[in-house]
Amino acid sequence: MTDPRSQTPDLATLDDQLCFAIYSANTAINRMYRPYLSKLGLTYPQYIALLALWETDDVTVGALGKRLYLDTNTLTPLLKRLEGMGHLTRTRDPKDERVVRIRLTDQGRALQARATDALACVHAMASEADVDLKPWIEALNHLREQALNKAQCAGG
Amino acid sequence: MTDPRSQTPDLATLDDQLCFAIYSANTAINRMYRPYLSKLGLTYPQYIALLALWETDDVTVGALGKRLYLDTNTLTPLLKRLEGMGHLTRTRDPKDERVVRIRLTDQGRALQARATDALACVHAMASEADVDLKPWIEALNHLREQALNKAQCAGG
DNA sequence: CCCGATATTATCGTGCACGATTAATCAGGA
DNA sequence: TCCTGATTAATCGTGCACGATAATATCGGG
Repeated sequence: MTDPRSQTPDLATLDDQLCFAIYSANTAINRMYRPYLSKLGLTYPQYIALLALWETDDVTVGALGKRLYLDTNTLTPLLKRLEGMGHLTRTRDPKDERVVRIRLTDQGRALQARATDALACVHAMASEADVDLKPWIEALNHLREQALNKAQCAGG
Repeated sequence: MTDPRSQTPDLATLDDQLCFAIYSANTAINRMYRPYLSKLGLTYPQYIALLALWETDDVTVGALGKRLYLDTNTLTPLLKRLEGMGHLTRTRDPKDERVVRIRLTDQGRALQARATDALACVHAMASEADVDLKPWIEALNHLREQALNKAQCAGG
């Protein structure tokens, strides 16, 4: 900070910014998925929540939130909507009435097979661009951990 | 599609998904910026809009939307809030009354100097992880274009 | 058993993202 | 002039993200 030459550039353009690159890539991916998901009556976050549930069923709201990096103020209404569509059930655990367990219904499990179009689209995009997605995904997951770490340091 | 062995894997875990990697990395970056931006009274999308305006001032709502990949239904209320804070002005173009021109105020321009903390945090994260951000950003920008292209094909 | 501390989920208000619609203006031709 | 179509921005409703708060349940110490 004392050496002016070590400062970040004053004229950082939008395209040089990591934040905008990720922000706009995320909304673009969202838009790519949208037409496929709307056929299933799902939103993008609902689909992502279902991805987690297809992988591990019968979890608490808190555990699902840890998996998705979301708090209950976001998850509870989302899960209520999925419950309203009949894709899952929300039941208090009789052993500990504080806890709500999320369980997929048969209908919710069956959705996984109907969501292959969306997956195929991503893979088509990757193959068109001749890109191997795996290292990207690993790198992004690593970036997420770095950012969450920084977020905890700075903000609490 | 006719060859079952070429199908996408049935058991795609959350961590293998590009969509979740980008989605969660984006929210993590958002959370990393949040404490710095809240000191300036800004939200993350407001900051990104200002990044564009610091780069190119005196633009129409439509042009700004193209730059940020956002429509007026998102931008108009956001810009009204920035106007309410005194960071910019929204005035109808007398030559063409359909157009609204966005111009930074001196106060809005001065914000750029106060936002260096946020920039420094990103650079600190990158250097801690010993990562050169530039190729990442270029790759993400390329991915965005690919996804937007796919989105246009599929959804209209 | 009671009480305070902790844990878990739910609720509320604000702002963003977006599909759909509306309103106002402009341009060009009959 | 008037009419039609195109352009630009604004408005409305739904759902997500999140800070702050509340409500309920559990646990442990006296």
